Amino acid sequence: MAARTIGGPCQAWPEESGFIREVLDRIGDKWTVLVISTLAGEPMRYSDLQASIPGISQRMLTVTLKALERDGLLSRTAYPEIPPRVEYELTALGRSLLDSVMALAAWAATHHEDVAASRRAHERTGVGREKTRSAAPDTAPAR
Amino acid sequence: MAARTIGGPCQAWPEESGFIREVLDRIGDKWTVLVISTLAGEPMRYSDLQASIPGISQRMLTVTLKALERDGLLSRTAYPEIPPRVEYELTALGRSLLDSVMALAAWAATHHEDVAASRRAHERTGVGREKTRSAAPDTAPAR
DNA sequence: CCGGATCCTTATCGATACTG
DNA sequence: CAGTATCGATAAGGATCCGG
Repeated sequence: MAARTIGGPCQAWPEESGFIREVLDRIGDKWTVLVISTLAGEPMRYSDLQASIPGISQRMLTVTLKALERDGLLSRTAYPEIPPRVEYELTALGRSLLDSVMALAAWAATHHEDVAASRRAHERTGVGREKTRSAAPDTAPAR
Repeated sequence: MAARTIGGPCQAWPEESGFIREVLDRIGDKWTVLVISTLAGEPMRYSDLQASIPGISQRMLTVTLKALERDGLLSRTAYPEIPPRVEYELTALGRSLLDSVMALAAWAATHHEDVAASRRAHERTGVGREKTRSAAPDTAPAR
């Protein structure tokens, strides 16, 4: 343990950390949150999903969908008609997750410019410098 | 609550989706959130960080720290002493992100049992069906 | 004590082809 | 229309050596 002489050794949460990793392993991939957010409004068919998510392949859509279904985040309903029709819909659990994910999205919407500014500052100063280097609020759009 | 818009034919939020991916690309990796949460309490030295995060390698710690510093989520302060001392500390931006991340952790803590239950149910009902694993006799790792 | 640079292993993703 | 199966490219992650 680190327990240095400063402040209180109230570091780490042995339990929460594990949960963070757990949920991040679920939604941390490239498509999961996109599928969930696309499905937020109303049930959708496989084809609609693929059309609504530019760039996703059948394989990735199928894999993501099955994983989400397995975890109870969405429900899959197949109608034995011709042509076959399958609809995917978020469950209550899935919607609750979406809610938390939206919090992250809100953070990004609020702070992404700060992040971009810091990144530009580091590019200019040569990254390796120590702190005490408060970069000017460069709002330049370029890049 | 999740995004309402229920009943509306219009799908998703074209903008939020992009922000979600943006933040997920930052923290979606294996170690970023662990570093952030470990650093939540007080500033820590490189060695302390490594000791507090079981399983992380020097390389991954260095890479993660530099990325976080570049994005302005933490500050790095080097003291020119002997032996050298370097301390890492979350910035206000980093703490605000941690707050959102904690929301996700809270979701996981609340619902991880539901997820586990769904997963077991699917194993029983045969959703996963047969793995068809034995179908490939020679699947040699030709690589 | 801090952490950069290199090499290697392995999970993940994308494209294509095929089936019900 | 709704998937499934296989292959190859890529890069994240891990181990280790080396320098400051």
